[in-house]
Amino acid sequence: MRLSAYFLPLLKENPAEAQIVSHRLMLRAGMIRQASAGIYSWLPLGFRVLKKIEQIVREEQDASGAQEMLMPTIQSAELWRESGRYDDYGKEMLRIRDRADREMLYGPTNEELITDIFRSVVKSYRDLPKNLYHIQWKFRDEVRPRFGVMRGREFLMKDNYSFDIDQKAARHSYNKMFVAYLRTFARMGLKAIPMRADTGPIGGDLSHEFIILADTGESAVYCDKAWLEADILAEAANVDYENDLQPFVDKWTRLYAATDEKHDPAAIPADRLVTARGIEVGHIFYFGTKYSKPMNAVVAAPDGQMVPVEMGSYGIGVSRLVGAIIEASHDENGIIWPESVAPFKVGLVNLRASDKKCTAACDELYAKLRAAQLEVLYDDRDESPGAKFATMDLIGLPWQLVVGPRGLAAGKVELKHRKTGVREELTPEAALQKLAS
RNA sequence: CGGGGCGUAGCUCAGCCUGGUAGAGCGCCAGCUUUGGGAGCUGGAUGCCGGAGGUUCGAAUCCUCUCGCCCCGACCA
Repeated sequence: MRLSAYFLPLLKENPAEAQIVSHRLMLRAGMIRQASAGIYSWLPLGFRVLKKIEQIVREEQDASGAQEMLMPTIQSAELWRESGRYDDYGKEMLRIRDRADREMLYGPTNEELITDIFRSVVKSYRDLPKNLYHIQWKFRDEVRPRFGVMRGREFLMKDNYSFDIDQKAARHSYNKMFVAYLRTFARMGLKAIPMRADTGPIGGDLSHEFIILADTGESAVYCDKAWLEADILAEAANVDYENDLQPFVDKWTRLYAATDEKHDPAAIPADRLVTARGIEVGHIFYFGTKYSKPMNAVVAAPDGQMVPVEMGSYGIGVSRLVGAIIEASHDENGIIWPESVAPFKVGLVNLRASDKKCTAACDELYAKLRAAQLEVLYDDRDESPGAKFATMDLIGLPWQLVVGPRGLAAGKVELKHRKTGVREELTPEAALQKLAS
């Protein structure tokens, strides 16, 4: 993509309404635009990142055996009356009436709808287990939206729902998601620490929040310092979902980690304790028959008895992750995208667009990068070098390929790594090879 | 939902107290000069001063109402 043609409204100054760094950077980098409080349009650059994150989530869900579907954003109030949540949800639920004066709502989550679909189709334990997910926009009419996409009213969420015949099987479904979540976040360059969460009236130990550490996180968290060195991805990547996952889950829940509400100073020696701030990016939850009972989602067990299915639900805040990743990865000059979610892999910088030789060299590199299937944003604008460097640092592409008359005279281009700041003088061919590897 | 604050050019903001008919910097457009970390000069365009009502000869400025947005708290993927 040529930057001269790209819709990328950059801001040099910080918009007054943005308080935290991810919000400021997303606005300045032209990723989003606020439509109203807590509701955002995603501009091309931001949308690319959103899609990258969504795709990683999708791949890991699929790998775990979950199946993707899509449920509507608008739901009927009827189902919510059945579960009893229509009144419980209160003003956070956006309620709408259609032309026939039917009560509708913009879904804040989908337990009722998925349970309705499930119960109307699945009648036997032979059809279990099932795990269904979708990635869909949700709406929760927060009293106080803030922090940009981190705490919006409209947000994109992956949510899935597992159905099992008994608690043992449900625990296996839960464990699968536990593993899938570790893998998902690790692939985004994040260290998401599973922290035991409130399970509500059901009790037990089957609820975890996945928290990433970031200085600007909204809540205080406490964990064993061993978490900081733990290489989760290396271990999670090799997990076979068909095996018993309990030993793996036990291992990654043994190390101390707790949110503010759950923190017990007596549970961990002071010299092992790390105090930090965290952002919740995922939540997994086993809730048994909370919905299947009132909504009569029952299946025939092997003994012929009709039993309510055991359910769990699992959420990942996809749009929130865009902000969360920036919170965890930025510097004073801008965003530093992990390669897996970067909107483009490389920014090609033409330092002097008015120079024919320089532009010819850039055009050639651009063609070769594209031929190599590398995602490239080509800054072909007639701007000063300083402005171009500042733009590249702001939007945070992992690699900057800088081409100027001075270097070209020596047959060299410069390859800068955004994260480390390391710059290398290379021949154009060597730079291409390095980027392609 | 309680408490506080802010709405003036695309962005950041001054002007409001003390009423006299709209400003700066950045950005944008044109031209010239520049060019390895947000370049310089010259010229130019841009505003229902959030909206409605009121006071006044006259309102961005004073009063009332209203809408929107932000912050703190309680609540949350």
